[in-house]
Amino acid sequence: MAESMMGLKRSCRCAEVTEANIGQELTLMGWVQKSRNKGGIIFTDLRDRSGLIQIIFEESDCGSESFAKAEKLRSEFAIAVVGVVEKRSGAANTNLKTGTIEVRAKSLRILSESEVPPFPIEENSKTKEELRLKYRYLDLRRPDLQKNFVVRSRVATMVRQFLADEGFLEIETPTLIKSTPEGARDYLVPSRVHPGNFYALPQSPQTLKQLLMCSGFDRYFQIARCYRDEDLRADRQPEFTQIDMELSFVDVDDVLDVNERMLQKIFKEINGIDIELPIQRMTYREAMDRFGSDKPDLRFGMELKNISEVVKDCEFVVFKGTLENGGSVRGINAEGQGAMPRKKIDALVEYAKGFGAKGLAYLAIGADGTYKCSFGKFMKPEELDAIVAAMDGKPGDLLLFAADKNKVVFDVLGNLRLELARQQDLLKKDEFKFLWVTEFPLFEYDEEENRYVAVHHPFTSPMDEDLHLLDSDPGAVRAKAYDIVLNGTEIGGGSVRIHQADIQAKMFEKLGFTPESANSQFGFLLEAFKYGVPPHAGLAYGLDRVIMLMVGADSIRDVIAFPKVKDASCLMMEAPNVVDQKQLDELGIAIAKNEE
RNA sequence: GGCCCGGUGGCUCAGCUGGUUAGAGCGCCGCCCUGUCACGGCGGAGGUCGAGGGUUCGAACCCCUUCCGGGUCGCCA
Repeated sequence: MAESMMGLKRSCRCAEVTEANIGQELTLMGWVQKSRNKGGIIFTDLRDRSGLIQIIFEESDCGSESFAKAEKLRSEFAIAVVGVVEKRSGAANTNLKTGTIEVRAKSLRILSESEVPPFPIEENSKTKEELRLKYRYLDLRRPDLQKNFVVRSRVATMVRQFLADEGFLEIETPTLIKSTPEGARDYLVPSRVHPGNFYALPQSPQTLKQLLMCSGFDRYFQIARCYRDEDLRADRQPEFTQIDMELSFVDVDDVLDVNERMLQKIFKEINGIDIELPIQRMTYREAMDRFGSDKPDLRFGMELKNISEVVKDCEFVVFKGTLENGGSVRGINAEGQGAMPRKKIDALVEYAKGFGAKGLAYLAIGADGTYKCSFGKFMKPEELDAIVAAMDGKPGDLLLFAADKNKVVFDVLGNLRLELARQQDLLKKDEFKFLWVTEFPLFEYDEEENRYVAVHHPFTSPMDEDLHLLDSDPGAVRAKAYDIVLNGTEIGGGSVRIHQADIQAKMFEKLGFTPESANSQFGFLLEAFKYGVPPHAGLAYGLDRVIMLMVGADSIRDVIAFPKVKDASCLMMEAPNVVDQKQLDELGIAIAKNEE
């Protein structure tokens, strides 16, 4: 039976009560975490988002009616208690913020009873995520998840304040926009008024914020929801949130400067860490060469070494053949792993094959300096010594080598490096290593489509130094694009945009657009560019990922209130679902029958 | 779409080489208990072993199909 809260007003949250309140009569409301009935005395832990406080019921204080109700309290009942704060006469509970005090109840109202919850509402839940997501509103009662959303809210507030102080305007852009088939798949929304026509939900407000620059707002930001109809991952949801910004009359350094100051402020406030400015910068080329990744994790070393020169004259066909075909031979030194059992090394080889390696060569240096080597019989002893020297190998080290096209070698060793770090527990969640990666390639060649595609997007400006290569060697052109990387995760990225019509036209041409197709997709932008475009640049963060790293979560699901599961459905509301035939008819949509 | 891991009372798990009555802890229900806070004591209920099919004298266990969840590769301008 649910009682009214008429006449009651909550004084404060549970864990906001302190010893300063001793002697005061307070009204508290919240959920029963746990009730311990000792017979003539009942202890109830009352919970809200601030924490817990112990309520004590004795019939002599609260009367027989309230005491009878207190005897019936069960977990997750929503209740209201009027009582007096007092110092505990029993032992204090050092695990609680309110552990030295308690509230002696004068009256109790059961505002709402609760069925036994399907899983315990407690910190560090061991319950399957599947079940927690079905009852997400209960899962969200758990303190560890609530903490994440407190952080998320604080960050959003700080971002708004910081950017406002820096002269940015917060401007909203539409979420029913035009579909552009480049890049990720769009979520489509049918138009009732225009049967057969569709809006798309934005993958990002990219073109719109560029138009805002054309309008003269000069510094814009938005905490924007974005949508991509692609497969999910631990750090990818179909809808996610960007901190999106764009600035006019700026170049690369201006964007990086304001952003690293923002990061410094936020991480100081939330995590108490001091980011030293400027944040380290590394070109894409260097990142690939040293770490085999465009988002290197700098919390540990184990850098890649190119030994192509060292092995170029050897007789080992795998190395030799690779070099003759224009590939490279590179390795990493897993220091101190020389005694790794064969089985574990084999597992690493399998892991490497998952990234396209045909195999993985290794050389283990025993404690006594002897070699155990998968390709030893193809090499002269002095050649092995030269390899070990090039890798800085010491007794007890394990050297791992990949020989292939550069793309594969980087992919394999970059991932192997991370896998080894995980195995050796080198990735500390409370260590934060930031890095700007700059000078990304402008294009990459898409083998399937047989054409160049934009690495970032078609509005990214080439570097001035490389403009002359646009025709002769598009693959070598570097872009004024930059990513901000934290602990091996890309948390944001952006670029200086093209503001010159002729370069934009050239860009579309290189991407295989005809003037007509460019016009039909981006005509509104190209048209705008006829009327005085300011040079502009911007950046967008994946807010979910930033928060995930800040709070040490393993998935962005832990920082999104109602996330979706792997097949993009919502287990709680059971979306997506079948809709009425009437709705389909209004939209002029027929569902194709699935064969078989 | 590929590969890997998982699904057993409400929750978390165990269950051997297939063997007859599927267990444990927590939770839940009832009774008792005036200083508990991982409360305690006594008693009790609760299972289509994700689903379907097959092999077998016999299946939680083996095989096939399928559903659900997670990880990852592809994909994610």
